[in-house]
Amino acid sequence: MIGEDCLNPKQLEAARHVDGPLLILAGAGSGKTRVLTYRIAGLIADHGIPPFEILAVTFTNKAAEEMRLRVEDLAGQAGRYVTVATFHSFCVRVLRNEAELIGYPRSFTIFDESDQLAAVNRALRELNLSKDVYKPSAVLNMISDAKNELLTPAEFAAKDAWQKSIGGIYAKYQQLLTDNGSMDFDDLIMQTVRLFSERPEVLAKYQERYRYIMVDEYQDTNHAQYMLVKLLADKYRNIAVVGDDDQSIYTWRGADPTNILEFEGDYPDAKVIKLEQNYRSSANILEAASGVIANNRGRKKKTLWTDKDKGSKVLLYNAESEREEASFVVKEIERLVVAEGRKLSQFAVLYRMNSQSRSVEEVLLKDGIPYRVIGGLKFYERREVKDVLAYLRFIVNPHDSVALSRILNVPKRGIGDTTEEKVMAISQERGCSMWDAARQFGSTEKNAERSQRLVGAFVRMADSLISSKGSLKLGDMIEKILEDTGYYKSLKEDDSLEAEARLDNLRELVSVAREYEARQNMAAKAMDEGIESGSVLRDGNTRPDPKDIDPFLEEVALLTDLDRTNFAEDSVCLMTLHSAKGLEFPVVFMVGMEENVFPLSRSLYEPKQLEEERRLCYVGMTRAKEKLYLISAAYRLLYGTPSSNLMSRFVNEVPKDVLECLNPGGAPMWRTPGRDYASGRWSRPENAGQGARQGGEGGYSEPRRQGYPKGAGNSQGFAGSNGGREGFRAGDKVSHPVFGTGTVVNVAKTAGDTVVTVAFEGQGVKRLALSFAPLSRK
DNA sequence: CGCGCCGGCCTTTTT
DNA sequence: GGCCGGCGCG
Ligand SMILES: Nc1ncnc2c1ncn2[C@@H]1O[C@H](COP(=O)(O)OP(=O)(O)OP(=O)(O)O)[C@@H](O)[C@H]1O
Repeated sequence: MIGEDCLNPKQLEAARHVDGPLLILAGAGSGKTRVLTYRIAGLIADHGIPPFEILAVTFTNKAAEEMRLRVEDLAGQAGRYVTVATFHSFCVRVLRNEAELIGYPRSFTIFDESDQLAAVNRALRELNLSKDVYKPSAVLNMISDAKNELLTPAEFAAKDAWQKSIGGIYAKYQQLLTDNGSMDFDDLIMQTVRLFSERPEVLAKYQERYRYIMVDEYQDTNHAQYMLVKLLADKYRNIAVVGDDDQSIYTWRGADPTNILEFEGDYPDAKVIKLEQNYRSSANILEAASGVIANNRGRKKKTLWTDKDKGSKVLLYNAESEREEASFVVKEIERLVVAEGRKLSQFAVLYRMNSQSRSVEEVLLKDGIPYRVIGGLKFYERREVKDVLAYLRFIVNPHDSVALSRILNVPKRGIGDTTEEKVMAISQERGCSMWDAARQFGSTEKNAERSQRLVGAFVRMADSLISSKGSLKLGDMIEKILEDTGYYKSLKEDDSLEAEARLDNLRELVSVAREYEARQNMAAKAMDEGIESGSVLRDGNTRPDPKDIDPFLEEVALLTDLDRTNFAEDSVCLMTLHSAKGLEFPVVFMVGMEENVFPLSRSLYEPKQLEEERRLCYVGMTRAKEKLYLISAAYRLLYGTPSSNLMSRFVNEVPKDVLECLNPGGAPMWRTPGRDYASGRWSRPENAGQGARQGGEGGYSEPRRQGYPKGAGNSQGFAGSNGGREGFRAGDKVSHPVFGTGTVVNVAKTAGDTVVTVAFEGQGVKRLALSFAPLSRK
């Protein structure tokens, strides 16, 4: 039997469960994903279930790929025929076959965030609404929330007055998308649910096809995804979900952990299995993480134990600045490589925000250590790359008006806003696409001669691009675009450093296209030999061709940085805590362990959000197998302004006996005695005593570095507390004649002043300019 | 009518 | 540190 020697009795019990609903609710590192993998293999090898009847949904494409490979290892070739996908890639697969039934072309395009923003902006313009009142990104979030809740514009508008106006934008936005033959990310799920709800015969087909359904990371599913699973599993009820409510870190995008908590309510006959042994982390790390998460209220308490050694304690380092924080991390990596013979791929640096990668990157670069940054400004989001992708999309579907309006004047060809507006007006008047409107532009009177000429030239150029579709391999097509549109020329004429970087990126894009051609060729060959391609995204119906453009665009839309990362490469990994979910590393550095950074300032006063931050901390800590470092900086640039913050409350929640401070008294914040967080208590008696050294400027163990602001000693609040108006620091109790008493949460120096952020009791958080505000220390 | 420059504004996490 | 809007010039 599969798994007998590799699973503990509980895990085995779960893996051997065949028919009926199954819930595995268990803590980090307890082998949930492993059980799912073994279960799939067992269903195939031990129970003779046809692999193509199995659907496994994972959180990332990378996880899907890994799971499929593991299943192949365990169950052999048959493993290839299991469908392992993310919700999004699974839905794309379904919709590529069925979209026409719900009024979309099967070749619908997938909007990314910038396309979405463009569409919202256009909707606002057409409705004559102001961007200042309706902030496009906020509107987009609300539309996304609505879609995750499966609410149509009409349903959404039915709520209240404010929603009514947003509902109008949502309706317009949706109209633009459908007219364009496009879906956004949320549509992929919502439209699939709609398809299954409106077309019972289609649903039945997929229910028959996928009789065994498994969902990993179920705590982070949203309502739409929940409904999708519910519909698919409704007939055979062979639904297995695994997850951990303590690792729910995506509620901000609609994920709802009650999906997992109420699974037993949905399926009263569900078999429920709890896994309690952690196989990943050393005992000290596990105890530290458990100590932190224990501070959340209303969670399902879980036991988690390990038979591993205690290992090293969780190591805390208090840097003075962001720069020193980065130097410490890199020095420590270098030290461990030598002292313990570790490889670079064993290290991960985790942070709350993508912007935090910069400082670490700079030092890694300086020391010549190979590294990879996952996430952040992605290659495919760079302007020049997006421009080329828009050309490709336009070539695939000239009636994609969002793509057209992006490329109409790129590179600059004298077709400005006014002319674009005119083209758009024609398309609205005649109810045609912008491409049709552009073609007719010449025959429309009243247009200036100049713009007629320019639009005419564009149309001819675009026509020639379209006509070479199908005869050029993707890489050649991109080269042609860059030549014919004058994109290359315009960049080569500009000899700035930036243009040089753009050219590099475009060359990179061409080589990515060449790799794609090679993959298409291989997949075609495999298909001829009757072998499933094994790719997460392929539908297995059409013969892949290096000249195809759509599959490339789909890859770009659905694959994230993480999915493209080759973890076998020997380099240090830098990523956000969110991206690290589900991964594991022997050595983990968590940087930016400060209030206002982690937990992030905007979640400090919102208990729900604060708990999500804490779960994120739990996720981060439990990624570490052997060594975990928590690092903070007493001073850093935050959103461009210098700030000094208190030590993260999460550090103080780590049980003291498993925490070791590497530089006791190393940075001022550590020695802040008796200060409390807005919500309450913290005191570290063993450190309070060191406060004695804090008053004097000379107390620093190291001389100030360049990155340090002049005069920081006073204005930043590092100097002694003499009760004066200068030197407020985070944590200070202050009073204000109007707002009453409060606690300083942040001190930031701006151009000519110091801005103090204070949480006033019962008054909320205020930002005050120190030079004006009559603040006094309490 | 188009384009480039400057100054002010906001700044989370991602399939 | 990046994006958008306003303004002035060609
Ligand atoms: N029975 C076992 N014997 C040996 N190793 C195991 C066993 N079960 C799990 N592991 C190992 O423990 C680690 C964590 O497993 P897995 O990723 O499946 O846990 P998880 O519960 O999905 O974790 P998380 O929720 O934190 O992402 C993996 O390295 C896995 O190989």
